[in-house]
Amino acid sequence: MTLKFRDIASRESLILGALSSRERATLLGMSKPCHFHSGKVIFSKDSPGETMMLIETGRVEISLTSAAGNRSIVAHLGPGDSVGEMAVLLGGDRTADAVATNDVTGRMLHRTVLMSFLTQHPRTTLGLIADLCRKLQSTTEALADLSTADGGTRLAKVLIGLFDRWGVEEPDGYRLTPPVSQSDLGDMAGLTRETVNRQIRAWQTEGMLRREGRELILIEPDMLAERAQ
Amino acid sequence: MTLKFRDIASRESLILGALSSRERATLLGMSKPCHFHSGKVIFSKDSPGETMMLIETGRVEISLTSAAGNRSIVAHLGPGDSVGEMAVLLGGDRTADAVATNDVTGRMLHRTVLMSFLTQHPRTTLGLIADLCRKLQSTTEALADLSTADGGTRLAKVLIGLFDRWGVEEPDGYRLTPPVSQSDLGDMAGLTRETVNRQIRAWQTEGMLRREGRELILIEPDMLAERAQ
DNA sequence: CAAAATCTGTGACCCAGATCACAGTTTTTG
DNA sequence: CAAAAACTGTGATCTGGGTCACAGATTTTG
Repeated sequence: MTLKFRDIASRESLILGALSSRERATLLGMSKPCHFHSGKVIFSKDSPGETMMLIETGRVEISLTSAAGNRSIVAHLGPGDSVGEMAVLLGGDRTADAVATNDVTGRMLHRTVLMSFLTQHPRTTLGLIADLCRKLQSTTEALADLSTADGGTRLAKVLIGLFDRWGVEEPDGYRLTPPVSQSDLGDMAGLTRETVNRQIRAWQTEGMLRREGRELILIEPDMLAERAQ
Repeated sequence: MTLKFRDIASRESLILGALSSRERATLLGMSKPCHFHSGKVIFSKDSPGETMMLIETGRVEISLTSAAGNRSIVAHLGPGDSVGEMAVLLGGDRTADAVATNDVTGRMLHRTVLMSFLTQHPRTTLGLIADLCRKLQSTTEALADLSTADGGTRLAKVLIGLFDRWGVEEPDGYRLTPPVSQSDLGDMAGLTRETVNRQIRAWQTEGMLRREGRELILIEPDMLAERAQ
């Protein structure tokens, strides 16, 4: 959590970041509790969406699947992040698929509630706009990068994001838990499972990271940051 | 302009799209005229930015250059589009480079003016948020695509965007004018100039498009849309 | 209007990473 | 707890597109 590349990775939560803790409490008071079992689809792309969720526990995977059936994982969200705010802010359909990879609990917020809250808090709204801009910029930069960077670099960037968000400090490094499968890593970095496998074992023999069962332990964060440029 | 893939391509202008014509007039009244000669740098990344420009005539190229010196063209903006709104909305530095590829005239708007306008028009602000979300979504989708789609598909998408925005209807097709060099096309699609060249001539012999000097004339829009999936 | 700069055209070669094809391991589940 | 399902490991091959290296064509500019 206190990984030094905190500043490199971009924040995922748009809504909550712009709120003061008082405002947050107000909003939460207008929400309803909800939960999803592991593996459940929270919503799928193009379905109508009137609500967003604030995650309290668990993990949610956001993904897009191309017409050709190629899946791409856009984000792994967790406690403190919000899911589905896009469709709510847009007033349209869901723009991606969301699946609970763990058991998830959170608070559900209805579109009308959020929108009236925003119209009453112009200052907060400007903060939200700034967050959206930041996110848009980092995505645009990623897009520019992606065409340039090679696979290893892309995978390194993905790992930085994951460790930054999910890494648990331990005596000998940072543990990524629960584990992320190599094919999921591939879907995040735009690589095949096989390539991910080879790259990770290469890094393992270089001593950058270690594995315990399916979990990765990052031993040399600096080396990883270096590898991502 | 009335190309059928209008709906595929995403709009570039964030600010103006959300305004009613009355509001637009109000904002324009608070702006100052400005102009840039062809080739002039309008602003460059990481410089402080307090103003944005509404383009009236001419063309502005927005680009990012990676540390490795790899340029990527993010957008070609023209009349009706706005330049530099990101830094203004963020209250921070410029997030990309902007260069006038033609002589450009427009109206300059100061940060303070825009911000106070927005706080006074919450409804418009929500529209702006929706626009930002749409843009964010299309960028995210492009990012997901990039790893999947092959070069030809990516170039096809770039061409769709260009013809949609700049194509001029003619008896035998749509003309892209002024011309865009093959290396620029490469910088937009994440390909080398050579690959762009080969792909374009392949399409030419297929009869999808034709060239006159450096200008492209799109003969079969459907074929191009098809090629982009 | 000639020289310089910037584009386009094309072949030869190379390589990162995809695909394919199995084998072994770990986890899930009935 | 055994069978099924889901991961990981690894070699053999294939290939899209990058890199290099020129040659010719157009545009710009002094």
